[in-house]
This record gives sequence, structure tokens and C-alpha cells, in this order.
Amino acid sequence: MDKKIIKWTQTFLFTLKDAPNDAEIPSHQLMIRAGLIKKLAPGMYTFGTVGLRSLRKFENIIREELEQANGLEVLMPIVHPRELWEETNRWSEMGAGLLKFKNRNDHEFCLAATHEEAVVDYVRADLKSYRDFPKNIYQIQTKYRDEIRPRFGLMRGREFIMKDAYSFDIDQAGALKAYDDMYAAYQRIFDRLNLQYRIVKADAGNIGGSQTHEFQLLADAGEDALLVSDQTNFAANVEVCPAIDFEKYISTETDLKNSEKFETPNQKTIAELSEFTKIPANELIKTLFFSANEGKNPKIKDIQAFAVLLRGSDEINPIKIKNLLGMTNPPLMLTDDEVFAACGAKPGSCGPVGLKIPIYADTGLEGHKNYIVGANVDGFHLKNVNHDRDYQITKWADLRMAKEGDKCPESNGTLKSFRGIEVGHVFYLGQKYSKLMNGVFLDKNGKSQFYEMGCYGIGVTRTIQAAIEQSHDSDGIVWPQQISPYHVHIVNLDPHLPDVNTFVDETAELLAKNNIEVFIDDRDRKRVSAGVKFKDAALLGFPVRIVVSKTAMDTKNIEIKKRKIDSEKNGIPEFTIDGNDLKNQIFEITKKMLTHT
RNA sequence: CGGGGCGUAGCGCAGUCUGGUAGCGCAUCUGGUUUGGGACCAGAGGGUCGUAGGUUCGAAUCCUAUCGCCCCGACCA
Repeated sequence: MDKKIIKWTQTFLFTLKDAPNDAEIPSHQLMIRAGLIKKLAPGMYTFGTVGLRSLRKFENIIREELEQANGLEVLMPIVHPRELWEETNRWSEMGAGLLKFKNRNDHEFCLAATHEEAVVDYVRADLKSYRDFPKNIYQIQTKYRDEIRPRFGLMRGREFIMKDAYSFDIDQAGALKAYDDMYAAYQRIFDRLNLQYRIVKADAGNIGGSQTHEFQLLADAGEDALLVSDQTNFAANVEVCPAIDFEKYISTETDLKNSEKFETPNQKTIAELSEFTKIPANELIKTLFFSANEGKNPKIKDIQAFAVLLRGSDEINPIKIKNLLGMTNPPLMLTDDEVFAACGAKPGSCGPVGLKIPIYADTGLEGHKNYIVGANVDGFHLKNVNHDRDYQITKWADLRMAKEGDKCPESNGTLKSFRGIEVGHVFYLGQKYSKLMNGVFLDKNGKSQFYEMGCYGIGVTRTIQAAIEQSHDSDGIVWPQQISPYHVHIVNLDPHLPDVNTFVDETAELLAKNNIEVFIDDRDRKRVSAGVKFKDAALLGFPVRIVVSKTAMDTKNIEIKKRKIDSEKNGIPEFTIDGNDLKNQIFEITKKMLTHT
């Protein structure tokens, strides 16, 4: 990053007019077209010289803010021995996502997907006295996760760069302070990018731990659904958002009628059944079947099945089931054959009456009476069914997906839905890893204690792409200045003329002397027409564009333009200067266009 | 792993149904013209049509198998 001036012809940069057809979302297409990254294999990308500058800049922003939060940078190995991961059982619990292999001695290793094990191993021999706490250790390093389906370029890569930090404290109060400090540091980091983001409550996944927030950059192409209150700052990933109706449905029926079986030929879906019975979907009850078996693929008779009841209008939230039952991973839905084995009917005619397996019911149907469920006989349903009388519910719980329009759990506000890209995550881990890995210290009383941990991740490569996803237009990237590869793009239309070249060089020197990084398009105009240069400038999207040519110099009329969304077409007046002290004027105007460099 | 789609030059594609000399645009190279919004003319290089087997006088095209890639679901920064 020392070099503040680079010429196009001296770097390795090739832009594309068309995006490869495997790039679907704008940010992915633009990164490829702008030559920032290139695919080596699915989920694995080379960063080019120009793209790498963004990456380094973002890394340095992270470093600056983490140093503020007393973070200590280290660098841990990416290849770990099996024994290390066996200590926490994650050799098997992480499943296929952990890429495993053997060396020449048949010794087993994995590529690190995360570094809780490695960091505890690093500190545990030395972090032995309460006097040595707190500590916060971080690294910025490549992670490998053998994603089933990498997608969208850097958004879900197999190999990606992550900043991971780990805090060590002697007690919970200390750990929660570390959590708050990192939370604040993350806010500063993402504030500096000047992008739209939300901090949401989230599920802890299989990293473990209880308290956790995600930092989500808002973008329609985001993979996560978020619900945000319109009145308070409540925000949650749908995975964990409590589902609360503004008005809960309570049946107006007073008596419990006798249940009876009736024929429902070919009525398989709630929509069909609703149409057939003329009863709205939210008053119908659907029965879903899941397996409590984790990680294995048992024979049908060995499946520990359970049923979940929901209103017909609701959707199941598997994460809530996972948390209710204390599972490591969300349960799998049974296949049609397995469902048949469990209840005697195929999906579409299943119900809770007569089941011998646990039945978990969503609280949304507490007020239902005399309702319709599947009869567990293909083609039949039961009407006037009532819980407690006709069957017993093992446990009531909030098991459905919250959705836009639901009530905010913390106010009378309404939830609105957004799409987000998860770029950061903070976890309070407690003693999970210190207990599993014997991470102990001696307290003031000379007593052995497990330390409290937190872990904190930022998807560095993902953030770069997410930033582009949020900040681009049909012409190209509109870089947030803080992570733009260069600040200024000088389009030299006459690089064959020594006078023009000298002027461009001297102007660039002046800017560079003042910490402004300059990219010069000096490509031969025999090969690259002016139009192409303008298109490429918009595609690359550095914050300020300066156009220099013979005529511009002769008329002392130089164009300077700020790259903004749709600046190419919305007629924002172009800044032109004229006069004698051109270079200094260019510098002054450029400085004004750039915020703080 | 389930469901869909696609493999033809660096990139974007046509040709496949109905077998008969492997094509187009962009990019690249040579020469010339042009010169402030994805230029023009002339010429050139570059492909064992994903791979393997089969059918056929003849296969990018039909059959079989296989590999890979992309998109939609479960995992995660």
C-alpha cells in the first residue's frame, strides 16, 4: 500500500465487458468484470492487485479499531491435527464442513474452519494467573469451510478471509464487558464503511454460547431474513425472532363437539384443504414430522420421530425446535416413507390423534377448538378435534417463523422484514471451551477456575463484496471511500503526448504527496478508445474521476467528477475548473470531494 | 444429498430437434484510418465441441456411462 500512484499499463488489470454467466448477483458480476477477483475453483478466488488493496484497507480498519479495544494480533496455523479437534468433539460435530485429510504418515488433519481450539491451546499453558487477565487475541487469516454449495462469489466461499477474535476473562462480568467492547468496536468498524447495517439477535449455531448478535449489511441479495421493529431498536434474525400475533386467534365455539372422520380425497396441502372446507388456513392445523436423531442416518424403525403442530398459515422454524430440544443441529424432516411409518398416512393426511410419539405444539393454536386435523388415514381428516381431550400435547412452545407484520416483542411496534448479509458476529461463549479443553487459572484464593470466553468474527472478504452489493449502479461499483482501492482515477486521454503525460504525472505526485492514492488510465488510445476508458472508470468506481487531455489542457478546463450512484446518468453537474494554477486547483477540489483521507 | 439447468476459442453465445467442411460478437496479434462516451477497414492466430465408450460410411449433433459447473433447499463470516 506504499505505492500511492499506479498506472494501468504497469499493473495486472483486465476488465470484462460481459460477466461470466455463473455470476448472478450484481456484486459478484462487478467484481469479476472489474478484474478484482478471479475464480480458481468453486468458492475459491484469486484477489488481483487492485482488489487486494480493498481487502488490505478493510483489514487495517479492523486492526485500528481492535487495537483500540486492546486486541492482540497473532497468526495461527490453518492446518490442525485431529487430536486438537477431538478435545471439543468438533472433529465429528462439525460434520462434512470440516475438510479432513491425511499426511504421508497417515496422520489426520483438518483445515481450520474456526480457531477456538487453536487459541485455547495457544493460551492455556501460560494464562494461569488471574493477574494475567483479561486478554483479547485476534487474527486475520484464511479459513476453509467445505461448504456444500459455495455461491455468489465471495459471499459464500469455501476459502475466505476472516478476522476472528477471542476474549479471555476471569468471570462472567468481565466476559460480558469484553463482549460489549467488541460490539462497540464492530459498530465503529462498520460505521467507518459508511454502509447500511443492522445489529440483530441471532442463533448461536454450533459454535456454542448464549448471547450473540449478528452485524448484517442490508442488501436484497442477502441470504438472511431480518425482522426489525418500527418503533424500537429491536432487530432479530428470523431464526430466533419470537413470533407474536397482534391478535391471537381464539375460537368462538363454546362447546367441544364430538370428533368425526370425513373424506378429503386428494386434499394434500393446507391451501387445498382450506379451499375444500372453506375454512381459513390459520384455523386449520398442520402436523409435521421430524427426526430427533442427530448426524446419523438410521433405519426407519430406529428413527426417534416427533410431531410438531402448527396453524396452517404458519411456517415451522427448525432453529426453535433445535433450541427447545437442546439439539446441536436443526432436526431433519422425515421423508414420506418415514412419515408413513410414524403415523400410518402420507403427508397430507397426518394428524396428532393416536400418535405414540412426542407432540410439540406451537402456541399459536392454543385458542383453537373443534378443528380439523389429518386422520392418519390417507384421504381422510378428522373434524371437531380438541387437544387435551383427543390427544395430549407434550409441550407448548413458540415454534413458528415470525414474519413481517407480527408484533415487536419489546414494544407495540410492528416488525418489518429486510434481507441482510451477515458480515460480523459476536458470541458470548462462557466456559464451554475452557471446560472442554481444561483452560484453567488460579484465582485470588489460589483456587482453580475455568476462564470465560467470547468469540468475535468478521467476514473480511465477504464484507468487501457486500459493500459492493450495497453500493453500485448499472455502470459499476461505487466504492465506499474507506475501502476503495484508490481515491482518484485519472483518465489520460492522450498518453502519447509528453506534455499531457507530464501534467498527469505531476498532478498525481501532488495528490500522492497529500496521501491521496491515484490510479492513472494511461492505456494507449490506439488500443483503448476514450469511451472505453470512461466505461472502465465507472466500472472500477473509485471516488473521484479526473479527465485530462490535450484539449482540456489547452483550454485550461479540466473535468473532475465524484463517483456516486447513478452519477453517469442523473446529470449531476460536472465540476470543471479553468485557470492557470491547474494542478493546485485539482488538488483542492479533489480534497473537498474526498472526505477524510 | 434432493430438485432444475448448462458444458462448443479468454468472455458472451449460435449450431444439437432433423448426423455431412466448427461458426458469430467481444477480446488478442499485424497494417492502416479514427481520436472526449464501449470506433472503422483489411488481414491473422486461437477450439481433440467436458471426458470415455457405443451406433454410423460419417457424430458437437443419436445412445450409454462418467466428470464438472451453475441455480433453488439444509450449513455459516
